[in-house]
Amino acid sequence: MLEAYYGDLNWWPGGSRDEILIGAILTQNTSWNNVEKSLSELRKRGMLDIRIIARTSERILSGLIRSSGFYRIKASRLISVCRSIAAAGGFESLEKKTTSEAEEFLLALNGIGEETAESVLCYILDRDVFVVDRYTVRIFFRLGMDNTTRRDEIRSLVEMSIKGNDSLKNFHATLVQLGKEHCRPTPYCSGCPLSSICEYFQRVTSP
DNA sequence: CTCCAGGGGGCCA
DNA sequence: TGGCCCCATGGA
Repeated sequence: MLEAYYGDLNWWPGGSRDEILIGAILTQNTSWNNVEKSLSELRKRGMLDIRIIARTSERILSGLIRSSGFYRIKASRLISVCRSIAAAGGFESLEKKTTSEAEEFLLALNGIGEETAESVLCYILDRDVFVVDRYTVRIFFRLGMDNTTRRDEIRSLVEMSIKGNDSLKNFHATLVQLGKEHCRPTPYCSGCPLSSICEYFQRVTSP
């Protein structure tokens, strides 16, 4: 049982909601290790705050998040996203929206695509939303899923099968951990325990 | 040296 | 819609 093996992976531990949003944008196509360096720079300046980022210049911000890569475009998008969310009344306001309404709002922002929107819904607003990332798609395809399956189909499949925000968070964290350890893009790894995901998935999905 | 990371957007057919 | 290209640092 994967959950017993990996335990509670505690995704985005102890961070404020603002920090989760900033991290979610910085980690786009970027290793978390590089993101942490940027978060440290922002933290020691008291800038892990969307209302402060909203008032920061692109020049200053891009210098602080340099380690995350794509720093110019990310600085620009981060400021724009923080301004929009702050202007809309912050996460307190988003909390009052339905999940679909919140998602629609997020997707309209430049810098928030499907996965980042899902991360915000799941990890900031605690909605029952599954985050479909690169590892998830790679793992499901390697398990034999038809490789033309769209990401939103994968998402609804999981959401229909796994109920509850905590379970969805943990399943996502488990997939990422497995993907990092055993599911590199190019080589097929031997001794890969991916098949145990099937057992896990069937356990959770069985009525 | 090469490969790739917890994507997203613009452009084009 | 679907594919391609760009963004860029840092670790393995």
